[in-house]
This record gives sequence, C-alpha cells and structure tokens, in this order.
Amino acid sequence: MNPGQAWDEGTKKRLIMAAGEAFAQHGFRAATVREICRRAKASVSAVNYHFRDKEGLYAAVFEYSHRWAVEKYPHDLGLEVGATPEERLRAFIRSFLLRSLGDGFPAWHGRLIALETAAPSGVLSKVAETAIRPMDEYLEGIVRDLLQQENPSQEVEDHVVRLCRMNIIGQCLFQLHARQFMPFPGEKKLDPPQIAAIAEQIFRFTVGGIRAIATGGLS
Amino acid sequence: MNPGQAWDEGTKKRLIMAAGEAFAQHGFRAATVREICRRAKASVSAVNYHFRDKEGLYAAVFEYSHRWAVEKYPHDLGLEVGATPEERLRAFIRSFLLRSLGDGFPAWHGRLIALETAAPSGVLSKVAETAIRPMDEYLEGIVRDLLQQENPSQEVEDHVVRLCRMNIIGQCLFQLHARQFMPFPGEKKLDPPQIAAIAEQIFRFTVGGIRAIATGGLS
DNA sequence: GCCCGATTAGAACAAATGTTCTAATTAATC
DNA sequence: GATTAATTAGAACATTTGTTCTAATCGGGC
Repeated sequence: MNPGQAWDEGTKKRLIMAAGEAFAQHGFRAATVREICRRAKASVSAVNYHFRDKEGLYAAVFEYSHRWAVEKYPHDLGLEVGATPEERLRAFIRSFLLRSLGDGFPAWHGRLIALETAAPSGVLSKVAETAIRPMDEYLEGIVRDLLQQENPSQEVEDHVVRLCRMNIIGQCLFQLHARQFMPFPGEKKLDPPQIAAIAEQIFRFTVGGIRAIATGGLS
Repeated sequence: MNPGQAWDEGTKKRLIMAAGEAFAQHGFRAATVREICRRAKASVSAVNYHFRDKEGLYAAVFEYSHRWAVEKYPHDLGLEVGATPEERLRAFIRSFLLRSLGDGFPAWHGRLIALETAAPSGVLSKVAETAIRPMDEYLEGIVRDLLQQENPSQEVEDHVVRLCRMNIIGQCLFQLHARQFMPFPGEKKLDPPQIAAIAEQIFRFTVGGIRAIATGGLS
C-alpha cells in the first residue's frame, strides 16, 4: 500500500483520532503531545515521523475532519435544485449544527472552528480560511437573496448583509460554546432530531430577523 | 494608606492592567507571567506577593474589570423606569456591546467572558458565574416579556425563552470573535457610535426574530 | 538616625512539554 | 532466509514557565 495514503487503521489514523478529540476538547495549545500519543497507543516519535510536529498534526486533523464534515453535511444538505432562499437557509443552519453539535468524530471540525474563531491558535490561518471562506460566501448568497426578496425595491447593502451573516453564524456558534461552557441541567448529548429542532428555531428566528431588517431599513 | 486597598497607581494596579491586556489577548493559559511583569515593570515575585499566583491575578483582573464594566455600562444603560421590553432589550444589547467591543481597559471584561465561554480556563467557574448569571437572568426577563407581549394568548415556554436568549448572546459574542479572528478590510477600531449602530441592527434583527418565534409557534 | 515591616529584585528550582536522537523492531522484497 | 527501508520505542535534550527563596531596598514611626 502507498505509504502516503496508508491512513487506514494505522498509527497515523489513530493519532488523528486521538488528536482530534484532544484538540477539540482543550484547544491546540493546551492539548499535549504525550497525552495524545498515550490515547493513540503510539510513541511520541510517531507524531514527528508522520506529521513532522504538533502543528503538522493539528493541520492534518483539521484537514481530515473538514473533508469528512463537508462530505457528510454539505451546505445544501437534502436540498433539491431550485429551492427557495428560505429552504436554503434552513438547510444551511441545520447542516451547520449537525456538523458541529454532534458527538465524536465529525463534530471535531465544528469545535475546532469554534475554538479558532474565539481564540486563534495562529497556526491555521491559511488552512482554516479554506474552510471558512466558502461557507461564508455560500451564506452570503442566501442572505442577499432573502433581503432582496423581502424588499425588492431597495438595493441590498453590503454591510447589512455582513451583519446578518454574522448574526446567523453567531447564533450557531454559540450553541457550541454555551453547551461546552455550562451544560444545561438534565440535558444529555444531543441527538440529530434535537439538533434539527434547535436548527429550526434558529431558522425561524433568523427569517424574522432578516425580514425586520429588510422592511425596517437600516441607517 | 491601607495596604489592602492600595490599588492606586501602585504595582498592584499596574499588574492588573498589564495582566488584563495579556489575558484578554491571549487567554489565561497562553499569557505568561513574565511577559505581564515585564509590561508592568514589576518583578515576577510581585505577582506572588500581591496575588498569590497566576490564578489569583486572573481572578483579580476579572473582578476588577467586572466591577468597572457593570458600573460604566449597566444592563439598563440610559433607561428610564417603566421602559417597554423593546427599549430594555435595546439598552441591554447596546450596553453589552459597549462593554465588550471597545478598546483598552473596560473592554477586557467582555473579552475575558468571550474567551471563557469558548475555551473555559477552568479557574473561574465560580467567579465567572457571578458575572454571567445575573446578566442571563436579566435578559431572560426581557425575552419573556417580549414573547408574552407578542402573543398574549399563549404561555411562554422555558426552552423557547432559553433559545432566544442564546440567540441574542450569540449574536453579541460573535461580534467579538469575528473581529478578533479576521478584522475586516479597511475597518479600524470601533468607536461608540459605530458600536451603537451594530447594536441597533442586532436589536432590530432580534425583535423580528422573537416576533417570528412568538407568532409562528414552536413545536 | 535607627528599626521594622512592607515591598521588590533577581537568581534558583521544579515541573511540563515539544522536539530530537539512537537503537530496536517490524514489514516487505528479492 | 537475508537485506533493506519503514516504523516504533524510549531515553535524552532544550526550552518555557509558574513558583519559591534569599537578600536588598524602601518607607514610616519612635
């Protein structure tokens, strides 16, 4: 097998899995190489051998989880062509939350992004942007269409679109932060239906908000 | 002068100022005692002498900035008695953003809270709660009133209130995160009028969102 | 002017942690 | 089965960092 691709069930994959868990939980800095290797049942030299150093491991984790996350939960999840802006927004929010709020492997990506946005490690600036930029541009299109649709007579202003975008992402990300910061009493890990319910509420809230912005105008 | 209160212009205050800057910028863990002392022109032993250890310094910074933040920007900033729920919400959001988005001293508190929510240091659980809990309860009252007012016939459900609360806080916090993560091109530090404009947009968005939630119902 | 507590300076210490190095081991190839 | 490259183990190293310790300094009060 090609050593460059031999991720399957080898030390490399075990390291990525253990590191993903650790980085998502503690952040880049606080997670330690020794702890990761212990959980991956690997030697510390393995991370040097396979990933060059801790940053390389971090980048590999990010890239790996990103690939799977967008494959499993694309932005237009379950959408058929010709969907309305509302339907696209709903799909986007639900997809975002499913990608981030779950447990275990594919949820790392959302957690890593959440941590990077709040406390940038400084080692992902380029690779992180490849994950964030497309998402942001996709969302921008949705918001623009929604604003235009709500108030066709008025031209959509860029800074209004930006703020609405931020409002949406902010709502989604805070679901992560809050649940990590103070888990609510009597609330276990969220299953997909619960996540979908939260997404639905954020969707309705956002549509109402965008409508208010569009019709009310903004100085 | 009473040594326990001698904060004025002494080593203790210089340390708190330098530490606040460092903690707000790098987080508890990444900020180093030596760097703080260097910037405060103090010896490393001073932090041990005055605050016992790094955690004590962190707690002191948090408490100090908290006291000033709530004094300078109370939740009902510029509000007269008998204000409507809308006005209270507007004041809350504007106050929150002024407290967090500014530059320099009083803005630390918002940054520290933002960092703590995203990546809890684990050393502030109790003292941070004394800052967050009252704010959250105050906001809960506003949201409850708004929902009730929009749809008087229906009883306000707790989980709906909670999600709306989270939506509001999420929007506000993300203003911090995003601007730290990727400063927008051609955008300098925000001055109070700009902050107020952002607050106004979030306010309108939120009122529209809450109205949509209240009238549309939620499963 | 001296004394005593408060405060500071700066070296010293100990622990944690990322990285590197050498030897051992494993797996594939002939 | 021998050889060679890939991989791993684990000690060793260097750096960073929080903390502590001792001596020096400063500031009032008698």
